[in-house]
Amino acid sequence: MTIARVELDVPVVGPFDYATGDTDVRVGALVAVPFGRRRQVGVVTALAESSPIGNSRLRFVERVLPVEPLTAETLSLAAFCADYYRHPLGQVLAITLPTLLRKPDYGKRVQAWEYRLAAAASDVKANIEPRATGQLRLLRALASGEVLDSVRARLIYAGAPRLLLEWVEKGWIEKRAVRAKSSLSGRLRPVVSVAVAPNTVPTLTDEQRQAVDVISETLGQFVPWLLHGVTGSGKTEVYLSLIERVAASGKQTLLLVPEINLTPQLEARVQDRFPDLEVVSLHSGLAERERLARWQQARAGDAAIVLGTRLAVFTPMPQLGLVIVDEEHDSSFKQAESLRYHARDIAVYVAKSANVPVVLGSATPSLETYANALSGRYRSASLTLRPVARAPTVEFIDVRKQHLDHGLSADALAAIGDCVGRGEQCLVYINRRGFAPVLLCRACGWMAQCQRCSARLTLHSRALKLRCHYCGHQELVHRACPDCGNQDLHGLGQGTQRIEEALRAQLAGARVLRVDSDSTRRRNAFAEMRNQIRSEQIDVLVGTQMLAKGHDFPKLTLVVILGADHALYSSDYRAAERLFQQLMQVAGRAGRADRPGRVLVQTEFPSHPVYKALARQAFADYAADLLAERRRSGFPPYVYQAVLRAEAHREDQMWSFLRTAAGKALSLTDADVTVYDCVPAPIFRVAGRYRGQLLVEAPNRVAMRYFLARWHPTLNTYKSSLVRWVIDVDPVEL
DNA sequence: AGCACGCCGACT
DNA sequence: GTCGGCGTGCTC
Repeated sequence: MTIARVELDVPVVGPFDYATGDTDVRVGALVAVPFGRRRQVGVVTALAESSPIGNSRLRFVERVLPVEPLTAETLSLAAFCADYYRHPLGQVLAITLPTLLRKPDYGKRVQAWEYRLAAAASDVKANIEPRATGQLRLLRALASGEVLDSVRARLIYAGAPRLLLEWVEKGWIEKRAVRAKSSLSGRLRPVVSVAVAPNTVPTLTDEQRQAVDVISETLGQFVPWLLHGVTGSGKTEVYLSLIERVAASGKQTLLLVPEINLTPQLEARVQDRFPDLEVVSLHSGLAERERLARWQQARAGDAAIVLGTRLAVFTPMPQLGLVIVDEEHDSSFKQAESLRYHARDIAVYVAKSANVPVVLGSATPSLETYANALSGRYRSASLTLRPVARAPTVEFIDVRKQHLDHGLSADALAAIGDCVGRGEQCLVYINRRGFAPVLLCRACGWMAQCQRCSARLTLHSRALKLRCHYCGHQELVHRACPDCGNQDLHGLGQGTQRIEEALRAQLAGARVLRVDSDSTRRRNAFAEMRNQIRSEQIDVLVGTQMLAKGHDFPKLTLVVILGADHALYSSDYRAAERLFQQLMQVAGRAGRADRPGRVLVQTEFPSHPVYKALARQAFADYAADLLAERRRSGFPPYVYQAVLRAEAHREDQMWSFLRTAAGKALSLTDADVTVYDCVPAPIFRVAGRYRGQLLVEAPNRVAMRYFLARWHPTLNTYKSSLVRWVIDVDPVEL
């Protein structure tokens, strides 16, 4: 008898064995199987003749899903991720697959029904609660003579499926079977089009041409490239030219971008440049049907270009010819939960497996990538010239010597005023942390604190609420201090809203726009704001992170940076690196057109190395300094790290778990790793749980994998549901 | 992860 | 006397 070994989406280590019966099961096939009292889709990873469980105890594969089996390449990529990131293989596969393919009934034909009114509308209406507006809406549609299918009915009223059955029973409406259709039919919505410049092929600069040429020479073999190009130097043009060459030979390109609002623009630009090529864009806004269709295009080899955020790195591409990771330093390539993969690292792995080049592009490469380029493990190509703008001048405002009004110095305000006066645009960039306003008692020093987290509550003065950024808890602003009864409570610190208001007050007539996660929550809000800015309906932009990346606003000549110092207080050794990258990105927003840009940084430490380097726009020097420092103190990229993170309602249980784990790690004596002390997490308590972590380091990836492969299973044996824990390999934040 | 089983507290 | 809390254990 043939047995299928199946990986399922469960947090326990598989595989699970099933009898195949009369189903035609192959390795890589997606199968629907009974599991406990549920049904699940699993992936067949092997076939066998007998099971360790005993063949007679096996349940049967219910059906094979009507899709091509996954290829050996796809399976081995998943297996690598499962092993490297210590995540159950079945769950890795589940994350990798479009969700429609995880439904056991995928592709089954479903019976469709039509509904029409059978009684007098007035009789029905008499029996409906006047307040049930959804039901009335549905009735009105039917009364107008419309014949409703279930999809349409549900659009009119969400409760329609249940209600229609009820009405059929009461004889108010009749239902008629219509031709069965596949559960996956339905048209794809057309891709939203974004206006772009007319279809022109710009001529490359010498530098760009050179980069394209050297990288092209390596097509057909695995070569990792760092494309180091300053902001505005036209990396995208290099990508496009490379894609063109790859496509000309009938191969596919995988283009990964960070999680930003820019994806649609880039997609439009790519599609516009290659109107005849199939460009597949995979991003979070995609409906599941579309995602599946795009995925199938990619794995059929029909899509010439697959463009997407980190998840797209798992798209099967049989004709892969090139992998590009844009803004490779961006931390959104690292997934922060479940499978904690780093899409840039996976991209390198994918390129290696497919034996094709991978291009890592950035103005401020990660130190990992930069070190590889310096050591010669990666080759590098540079773009040093800005075709459209000069590098901005960077100046510092020493806030130790100036009075701040709502967080703004007089110098900054004056510069903003001048800029607006000249009819140019200005960006006030705020490092959100450090600008979160808190509620303070002037009498005793009490500050509003979250009851369940070791964090202060953030004051949202408009809503008169206090909110915890870690657990989401909300409460009304206190009338009086709970400690001393004083009624004189004050908001301390400047929120983005306060800055926005202060600017409005100080700059009469200036049109101020705040762009942050609050103001862009609405769908399309971001695109609308972008248009407003580009059409010069805005003078001053106040914004956070969101505005730092990749937007091209030609009229923007001044960037004012507030609260940058906050990163320097962090205990994470990577904070300075991130700050530098962020500042370089924001600074790159200034003066892209014919006008020179100016950057003003408000700081207490104008002579800090990070600011000195920023002023000289000297990435290479600063990176070299940081790398030397990392090497001296034994930090990545000179060592490889993994963190065991644990949390529990009871502090002692959390510590005892971590200590036992540390003991186990130390007892694996032949392992080439350093085990550090168990320490509290930076935010010690979140949502009532105490959190701690344990860092381990190994000299290289191989040693780390070997160690984790032996350590991880020993942790599984402490079956304590009271402690939640997870291993984070190559953590980006400690 | 789900989901059931099981063993102790506050309610009709 | 039950409803229901979530600790424990299992899923081929």
